[in-house]
Amino acid sequence: MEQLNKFLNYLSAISPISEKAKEAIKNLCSTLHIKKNNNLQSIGQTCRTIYFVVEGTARINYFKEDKDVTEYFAFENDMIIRAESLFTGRPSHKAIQAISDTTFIAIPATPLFELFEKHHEVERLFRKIVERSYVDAINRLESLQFHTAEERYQALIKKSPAVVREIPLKHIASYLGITQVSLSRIRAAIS
Amino acid sequence: MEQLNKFLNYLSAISPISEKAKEAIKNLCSTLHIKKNNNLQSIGQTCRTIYFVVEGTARINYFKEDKDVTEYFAFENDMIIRAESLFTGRPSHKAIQAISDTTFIAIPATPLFELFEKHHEVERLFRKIVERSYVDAINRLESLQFHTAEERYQALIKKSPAVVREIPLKHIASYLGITQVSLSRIRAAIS
DNA sequence: CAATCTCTTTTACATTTGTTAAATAATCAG
DNA sequence: CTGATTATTTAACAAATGTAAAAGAGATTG
Repeated sequence: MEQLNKFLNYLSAISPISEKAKEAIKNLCSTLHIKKNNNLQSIGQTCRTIYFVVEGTARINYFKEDKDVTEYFAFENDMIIRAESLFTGRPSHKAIQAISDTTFIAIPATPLFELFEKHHEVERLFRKIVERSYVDAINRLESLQFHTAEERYQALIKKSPAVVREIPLKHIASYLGITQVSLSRIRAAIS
Repeated sequence: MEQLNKFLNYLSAISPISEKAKEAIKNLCSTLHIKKNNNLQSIGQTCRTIYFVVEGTARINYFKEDKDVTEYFAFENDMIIRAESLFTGRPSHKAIQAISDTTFIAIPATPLFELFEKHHEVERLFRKIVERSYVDAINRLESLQFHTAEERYQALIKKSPAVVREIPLKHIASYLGITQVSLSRIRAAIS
């Protein structure tokens, strides 16, 4: 329960929520442990759950012509959702996978969205979280659109050194939109 | 006023809003006409306004080492905001520019966000709009991350044929993350 | 309608990144 | 500890994209 309280404090720092609302959210939360390299959610499922990483590291990935592509990394406190499924109701062609042994908090979407009716401030909190995710996505778009692979790698090291320390390079390469061979070359050129 | 009503109907189709809320939003709306190639918002300003295109075409652009990069196209009913500024309060290094003579509806953010207090359903509407934008951004990320330039161009033609008909190729090229020369080559190869 | 812009394509060459395969290096399970 | 697996780097060559410059098309204006 310690973890859950810490998580709720983290949320209310984004946008304040009443004690009642906190309790209501708490009642929806469950905790999940997923072992390294196992899937929390599989390709083909429709996403109806909102996850947060409590401890560990996770990613969203999909397959493009047999190649495993990482779309997103999540660390402590990061939300991890397959938005293109959750917000459209369509099945997702992406998976959520634990990179290391990882603990997630899961909040089922339907009762959470129902909470929005009773607790306006929960909807606000969630809106702000989506706004943040949107800003992150836009910043990544900018980096993929017109930065070179080397610039993107340097930016990633700067923004999240943990990524480079803890995550296999093959995942980092596809996250950057390049092959692992290319990333190796870049790393060799830098140092 | 005809345009304004049409716009509000469009909004309430996304998420229903009461007549009262509609009136309140209406009172915040103003209409702006921007001539082709002129800026609605300039680089360096902090974005405190939410715009929608009523008629015409617009884009968000920025400069990367003197090169004009298009980040986003907006057509009729599309929202156009510089989210990385509006949602963070930081100045934007991006501009909003009319591609053709364009009519915008402008809603100042501060009073709109205040409306959220009184009219829960307006916050919900806005949340859903942000969710849609987020999904769009994720889909574009996927396309930039691991599709070839040709695939991206074909997808764009399929998704918005209007883009290719109405927008200068130099803008389309940078939107796709390639040079105009490259886009010309791809077009030549296809036909 | 001629002159001037602007937009688009083409060419030639440079650079980056991809592909495939092999060689190391690091990690893991028995 | 050791063989097996997984991760990372390197090499050689192919393909895609960038750069710079010029030519051709189309639009605009006096």
